[in-house]
Amino acid sequence: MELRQLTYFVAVAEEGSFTRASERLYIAQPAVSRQVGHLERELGARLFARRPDGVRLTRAGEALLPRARRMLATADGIRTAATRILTFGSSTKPR
Amino acid sequence: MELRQLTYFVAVAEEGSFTRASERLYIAQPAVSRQVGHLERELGARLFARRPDGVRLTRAGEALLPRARRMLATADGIRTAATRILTFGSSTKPR
DNA sequence: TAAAAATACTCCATAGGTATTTTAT
DNA sequence: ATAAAATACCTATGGAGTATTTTTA
Repeated sequence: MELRQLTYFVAVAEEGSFTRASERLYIAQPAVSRQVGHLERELGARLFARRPDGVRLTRAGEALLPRARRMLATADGIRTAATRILTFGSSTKPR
Repeated sequence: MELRQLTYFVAVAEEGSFTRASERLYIAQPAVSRQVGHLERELGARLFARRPDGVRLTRAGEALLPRARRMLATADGIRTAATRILTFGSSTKPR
């Protein structure tokens, strides 16, 4: 499982479409298909039901969505915290 | 930021040593150094103070540690949830 | 100066792009 | 039939290993 895959998964869930998600992410559609496919393979569950005009979440996908959002939010929190510590003048800096 | 980097970071923090963390992770020491270095670069903060006999967390590192653990725990929760849904007989399966 | 971390270099795995085929209604 | 997703193929980015150098108290 990788943050990249969760990012793509959430985008597809929100757009209801691999193609529209790929446009929003500024990457090609097959890359989105592959990463979501890898995630489905790893979790052992299909996350989307493919339809001729887009996709819909499966039960497993519905279960994943809030957790994926929480992880991405925590990642953002980490970035914010790092910035805040620097802003307030920690003496530890990268080279 | 990647889950791999957070995994390595937590291992180094817990071992107090890149070398011991690399042994626990079953990967080479330079790989751990590089990934933690990439994370430090991305966050813009040094996470460890390097010493002749190992490392110690910086303030930024101390701030990151619980958040990193939370993210890794959420990742585990996702895997568990996926398994549970399958176990209870969802009809959506990967091909 | 001695143990530990960082760097140099190489190889390989895999992410992404383009072109095309397959799928589902 | 048709729009969307999946697959095939190629290229390139970057992750890991080994050997070596650099760092820090």
